Order: sequence, then C-alpha cells, then structure tokens
Amino acid sequence: MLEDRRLAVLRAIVEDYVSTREPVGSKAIVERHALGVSSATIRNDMAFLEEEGYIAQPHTSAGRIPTDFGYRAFVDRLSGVKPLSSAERRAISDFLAGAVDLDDVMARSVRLLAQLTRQVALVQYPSLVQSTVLHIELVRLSESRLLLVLIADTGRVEQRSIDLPAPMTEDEVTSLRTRLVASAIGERCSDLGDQLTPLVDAATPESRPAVAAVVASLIEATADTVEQRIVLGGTANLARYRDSFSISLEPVLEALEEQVVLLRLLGEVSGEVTVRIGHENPVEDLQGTSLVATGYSRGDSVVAGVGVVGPTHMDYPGTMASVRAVAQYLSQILDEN
Amino acid sequence: MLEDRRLAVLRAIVEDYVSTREPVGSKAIVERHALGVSSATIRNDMAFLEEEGYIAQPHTSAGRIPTDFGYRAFVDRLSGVKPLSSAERRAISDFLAGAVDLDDVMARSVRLLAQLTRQVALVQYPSLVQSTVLHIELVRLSESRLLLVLIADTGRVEQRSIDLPAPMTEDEVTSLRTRLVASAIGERCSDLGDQLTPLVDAATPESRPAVAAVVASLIEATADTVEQRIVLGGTANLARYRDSFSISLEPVLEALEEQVVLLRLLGEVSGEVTVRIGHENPVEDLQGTSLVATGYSRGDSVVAGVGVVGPTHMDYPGTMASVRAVAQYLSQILDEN
DNA sequence: GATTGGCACTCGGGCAAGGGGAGTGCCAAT
DNA sequence: ATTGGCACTCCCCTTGCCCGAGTGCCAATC
Repeated sequence: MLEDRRLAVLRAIVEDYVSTREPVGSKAIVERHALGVSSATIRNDMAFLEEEGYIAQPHTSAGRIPTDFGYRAFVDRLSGVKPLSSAERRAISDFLAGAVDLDDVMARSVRLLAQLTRQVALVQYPSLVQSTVLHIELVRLSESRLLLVLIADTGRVEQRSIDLPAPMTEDEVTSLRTRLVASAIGERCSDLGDQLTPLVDAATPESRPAVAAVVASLIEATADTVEQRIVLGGTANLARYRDSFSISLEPVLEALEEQVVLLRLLGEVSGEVTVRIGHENPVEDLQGTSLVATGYSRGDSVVAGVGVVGPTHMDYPGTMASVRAVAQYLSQILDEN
Repeated sequence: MLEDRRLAVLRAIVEDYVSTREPVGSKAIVERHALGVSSATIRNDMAFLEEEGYIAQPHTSAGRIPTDFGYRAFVDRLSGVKPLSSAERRAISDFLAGAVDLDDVMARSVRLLAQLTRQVALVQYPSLVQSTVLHIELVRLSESRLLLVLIADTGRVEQRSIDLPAPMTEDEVTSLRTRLVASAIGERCSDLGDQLTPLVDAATPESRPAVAAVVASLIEATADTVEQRIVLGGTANLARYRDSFSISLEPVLEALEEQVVLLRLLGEVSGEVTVRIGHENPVEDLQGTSLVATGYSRGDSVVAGVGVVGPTHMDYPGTMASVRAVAQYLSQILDEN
C-alpha cells in the first residue's frame, strides 16, 4: 500500500516531467494527481525515492526529475504499451501499403516512424543472412567485367561489379549463370559459401579464376559484416530537443551517422520491444539518449530491427506502441510478398 | 585604385569574418591586413561599402559583417578556386577507388565531401534519363508477381515488383524477357516509352494486360519525377553552426530531409561550380544557408549533381575546390566503368 | 581631394546586488 | 503514518552600472 503510493509518486513525476520537461515539485503532484495525501507526505516519499536512486534534484530548491534508474522502473513496472487509436493504425497501414519496392518500404517506414514518435527513427533492411536466394543474375558489362545481382526472398537486391582476372565470353557467362542459379536458388544466403565452393572446384582450370572471383564476390556480398543496411530519418526532431542533451547534439548526430553504431543499437533486437535508457546504452555518445527498438520478421524468424532514438525523457508507452505497430506492419508486408 | 582598396577591405572583412565569426572592426583590418592606410580610412571605406549594401552592422557599436550581396561580390570578383593540396587529391582518389558498387561510390563520396568541407554534403545518383539500358531482368516471384530489375550503364540498378493482372507461366516470362531485352538494351532510359509500346501492341490478346503492366512499371521506374535519388551526409556538421542560423536549425534539417527540396537544389547543375548564397536560394527554409554545387558527368553529358550546404559565412574558395574535385573523381570513376 | 588623428557618442555585454518564489527538510502535533 | 507549519536554500530574473570596442564626424595635413 505504502509501496504502491511511492510508485504512484514516481509515475506522477515521470509523466509530469515528460510532458513539461520541468522538475516536478511535491505541490504540483498533489494538484495534478489525486493521490489523497498532502504535499508533506509526498515530500517524504520523494525523499525515499531519491535515496533509492529513482529520482534526483538538479539543485537544492528545485523539484525532482527521474534518473535513468527511475525511468527503468517506470518502464518495467508502471507502464503498459499505450494502444494506438484505430485512426493511427489505419494511417500506418495506408502509408505502408503504397510502397513499390523494398527501398520504398524502408524509406516510408522510417519516415512514418519519425513522424509518429517525433523522434529519430531507424529501420534496418532485412538481413541477408536470414534470407534465401530467389535469383542470381550475371550481366556482362564488358569483356572482363561482370555485374552480379543477387535477389533475396525478402525483396533485397544486392549488386556487385566484378573485375575478372581474364576475359569471359558471353557463352561462358551464361554457363556460369546457369550453374550458379542451380546451386544457389532456394538456399540460405548464409550457406552460400558451402553451396558454391564445389562450383569452383568443378570448374575447368582455365575458367577457375573467374568462377572463384564471382563466388568470392557473392560470398562477400552476403557476409554479415557488410550486408547490413540501416536507414535513418527524422533527425530534424533532434533539434527540437537541443537542450535535453547534456552538452550539444553534435556527438549524437555524429554517432547516428555511423553505420557501425546503428548496427550495435539494432543488433540484438528480438520479437519483444526493447528499451535502453541513458547509460544502459552501449554507445558512449548516446548515453544521454534512450533507444526503443524491436524486431520485425518474415515467417517465424526475426529478419531485422526497427527503432527510435530520443531523449531519455520520452513518452515511453507511446513510443513503444508506435515502434511495435510499425514492426508488425513491416512483418505483414514482408510475409505478403 | 580607390575601388581596388575598397574591394580589398571587403575581402578582408569576408575572410576575417569567415575565420572568426565575429564582426570585423576597422582596427582589426589594419592590424591583420597590410593595406597601408589608417583605420580612419578603412572606416570611410566601410561606410561606403555599407551604403552599397556589401556589409552590415549588427548594431551601432559593432564591427561589420558581410551581407549576402557582399559574399556574392567576394565569390564573383575576389576569390579564385583554392587549389587542393596533392595530399588531399590523393586522399580523394584513394578513398573513392575502393568502392565496390554504385551505392558504395555514392555513400563514400558523400562522406568524403562532408569530411573535406566539414559541412552537409549532397550527392545525386546518376540520372536514369541520361543513361542507357544495359540489361533488363524479369524474375518470377510467384504465379502472379514479377520482380523487374533494370540495370543502367551508369551502374544504377532499379527494381520494381509487379502484381500481374493474370498468372504467367515461366515460359511466358522468359519470352517476355527476351522481347524486352531485344527492344530495350542500348536505348536511352528516357526513350523506353517509345521503344516498348510496340511490344504491348504486338502481344497476344491474352498476354497483353501482363505485358502492359510490365512496360508500365518500367516506364514508371524511369520517369524523371521518381527516379531521382540523393544521398545526404554530414548533418552533424550543422550542429557546429547552430548559432549561425537565424533561429534554429530545425527547419534546415527538415528541409534537408525532403527529397523534393534536395532535387530543387541540385536540379540545375552544370559543369561549372554554382554558388547560391543565402536568399538566392530557392528554398525558403534554406535562405540562411549557402549552396555550392556542380555536376559530374559520364562521357560528355552531365548525369547528376553533387554539392554542399552550409552557413553563408563559409570558406567559399575551399568549398568550391572540394566540390569540384569530388565531382571530377566521380566523373572519372563513372567513365572507367 | 584623399588621408589622417582626435574626440565624443552609442551600445552591447559582463558583473554585482537584490528580491521573488518555488521547493525543500524538519519538527511537533494529531 | 500523516499532516500543517516554518525556516531555509538556492535559482533566476531584473536592475543598474561600468567598461570597452567601434563608430561617425571634423578639422588638420599632405
């Protein structure tokens, strides 16, 4: 009961601080939330919450603001995922339905998510490792250059141009294409290495270098360090929170331009919505921000992540709802194709 | 002679203001630039320059800062294009040489340009309208869905998935592919409409709807309103100039997220380096910024633009040099392939 | 006639002092 | 355990002030 009220006070502080971005005082809580006790009682509770590390005081005669630990408790124990209005749901589905190809789906999603949450949105392309090969195409650009096109069942299309060690005739290319297609189609991209090495071994001595080059390129394109792509949107929203970030937003913007960083952020998503608050974030420059992320899937396997980066004092329930909804629609679209 | 000195004063003001970002006073000019006259003379010249609109005073007892008009005069009459050091040139060529495909070239270029100029960089994909068709591929995703892949000589690869009005067999797809390839390869993308309509007319009545759908999709993909793509990089650099933009940088960031806006910026590039200063910029939200842009080419025709957006008080000679250099290397890479 | 030194003037920014107010912690009473 | 009261702290806004940078103008000079 007593514990209950203290949590209610924490919730009140988080909610008020998120909406006003000003330290919350005991009096304000009594006024805005009907807790049925006086401000003095709230003060006692606040002293307790501060001792336990949930909230902090910017300076002596100010109200309290939640700490990262306080937000964590709020997310874990106090907030559900706010359901979206049906109008919002329809907006999402309408918006995503008009996409013409995978690039378009990604671009629209990131835009949509940025708009819904008014924060920076991240959307990862479906991982090739989790995809199977739908088609492989070899195009002869010139005597000794090929263009390799790999099409995955998730809709991803990867291309590489290859400098051949020796010229190939059109017939040789056609023959190689046929063999590649025969061994690769329907296979997992991650298995391509195993599937294709026999082709190199089986090649005639003269053609072997060329085949090896093509196979190497194919394997390189599906290597999981290279193949990840993440699109970013809504960076303008960062500017609105300028003063929320300890020093400046330059390091934040910089971090968000690094693919490596983004991959670390979205690297460990699962089907559940994950929240990383402030210092919980593995990336140093983003420890003033929070991440709300989840995975989307094709069939049963999670193929990539989607998420949002924003100030720690964000509307967690609302953001989690938006992220989850977009992920659901993405899964749906992927399954339809 | 007198005119010469006044221009020298303008140059001094621009240079000093760009490097210090503080209003420049008459005394500072005498100290930092050996003009051989006293500060009183400079003051007279400054009064003149102000009257003519080249410079302005933020408030009564402050130094002068250049107006957009002043920068314009500086760019047109006072500055050459600063040559790059050979180390810089080599860095550029090394950096771009490692690219594996067109996407990679674009990504590297934008990163490089942002780094060189410490500003926001824009790089446009080679326009399809200016390209010829290298290959067309049709992949049968399911009974009534096709994936269309268009490969242009500039290295661009476009994909569309197509919902067929009626199922097609594998043989029908193969036959259509052959016909498409025969009519389209080597043609200008912009001519595809004319080249392919005969195919629709020649199709059997049963297959006509499907053929029409494919051709329509192909034409849609090469329509010049859709096909343009621009990548953006270095937005973090904007944050460094936070205070340089009249109010905030939010509208600037927002504008830069709009493809339409970017297209307007890079739309009219030519082989020359173009500079748009402040209010000369057609996009309202960017009238506090300057644009330095140019085109790069394949063969003799300009295929797309590259440029930089930054504060009006930028280092124009240096920026122009970097933009031009990157464009040159892009042209070179495109010609090699 | 251009250039110069001198001088009064303006104005922004930095600094200190002061008051208002929000919010706290503690304590005694219930 | 809760509450009202009260003294206290500290931020922040406002005010007033001074200083210095920079100007414009003018009379003197070359």
